[in-house]
Amino acid sequence: MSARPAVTNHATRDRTAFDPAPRRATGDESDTNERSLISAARQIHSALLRWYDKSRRALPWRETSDPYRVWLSEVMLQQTRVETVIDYYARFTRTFPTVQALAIAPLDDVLRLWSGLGYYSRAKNLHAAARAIVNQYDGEFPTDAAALRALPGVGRYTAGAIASIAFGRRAAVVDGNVKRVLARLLNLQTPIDDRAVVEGLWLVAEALTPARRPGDFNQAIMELGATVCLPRQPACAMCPLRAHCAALRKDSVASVPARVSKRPPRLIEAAALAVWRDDRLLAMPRPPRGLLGGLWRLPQIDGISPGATPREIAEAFGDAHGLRVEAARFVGEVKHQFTHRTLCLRIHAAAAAAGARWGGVKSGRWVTPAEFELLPISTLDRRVIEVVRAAEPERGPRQSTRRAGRSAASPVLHV
DNA sequence: AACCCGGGGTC
DNA sequence: GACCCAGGGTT
Repeated sequence: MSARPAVTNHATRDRTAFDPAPRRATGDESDTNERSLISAARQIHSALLRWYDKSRRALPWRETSDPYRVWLSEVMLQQTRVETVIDYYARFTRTFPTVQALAIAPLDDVLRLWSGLGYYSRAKNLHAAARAIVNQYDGEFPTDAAALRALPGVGRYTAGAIASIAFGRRAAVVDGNVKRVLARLLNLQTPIDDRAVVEGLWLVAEALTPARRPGDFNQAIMELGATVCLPRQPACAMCPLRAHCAALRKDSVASVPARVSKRPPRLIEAAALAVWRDDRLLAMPRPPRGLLGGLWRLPQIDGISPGATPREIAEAFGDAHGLRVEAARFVGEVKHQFTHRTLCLRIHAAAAAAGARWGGVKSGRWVTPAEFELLPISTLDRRVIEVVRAAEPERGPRQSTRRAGRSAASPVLHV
């Protein structure tokens, strides 16, 4: 990646003075390919935009240039597929039609609506950014990428996306789609997760981004990656850029971009206890940071061996939370696959001991299973609650509340 | 620079 | 089961 972008902008200006020409990352062939690609920028623009105008999917956030909605969609789309986002986007825009509405909402309402979407720090950052926009910017989004970048949860990609799509600024985006498309256009042999390579791709993307219709161009190249230049079995015959693709020319599309080997996920074994008090369960908040930070769950028994007996579980719970319970029994096991963790959770149930003092459990709440599912919880805990309910159907009316937490009409909790 | 952070569609 | 998705934050 030693070729200079044909067009400089603020982000790349003066880079020459500091850049030791890191050609090691790509090698001579990609270097040549990069120069020819950038020199073909105008043809690429017209071919790609013509294709996009004809072939683009009708997505809800494409019906507006409201920066609030562009921002909301971009945050939801971080590491998340379009099909998954559509329903969440609809619920959010209905519940919070403006950045002001989002800013005045309690964080728990935002997390509840986010439940199941994953990467919950996105929801917390979204909420914090909404408040910053209302308080510091008088409710008006900043229009340049640098100011947008300063908002929590807005990185280099999202800042470029909002600036170009909502405000027509000439700013580049590099996401997973763009990486793959550019890697193939350049016939890049190096893994695209290499830091130096990613930086080089940003420079290429910035060089390619047109001053005219930058937002459409950015969406077009991402759309191409999502619908044509697929990770496996790309539809090269239909590709509007096939004349510019070095990987296609060299018949190496299948092996580009290069795969990066990943470590296997670590195994976590844990035990949880469903504590019943009449028809209510004890719900506890997770620690604010870390995995599923701040979301609710059953009380967990830390530091206990996976094979612990129900009796040991009950004793350990009493020690940890200062609340005595009657004999516990094993009710089921839930395995949950995170991206980088495999959780095996053994679930037990017990009744709170008669006459036990409740005050020891300070942060907990007593909620019915149905109310539990309306708290901000993860997909994992939705499954856990299902297991607990199935084990004790006599504890209350059996009703399907499987997706209740996602409902915009969720009643307010009083617990 | 390495690591952490969810969930789900797709093959 | 592996892959990977309109990435960002922390250390």
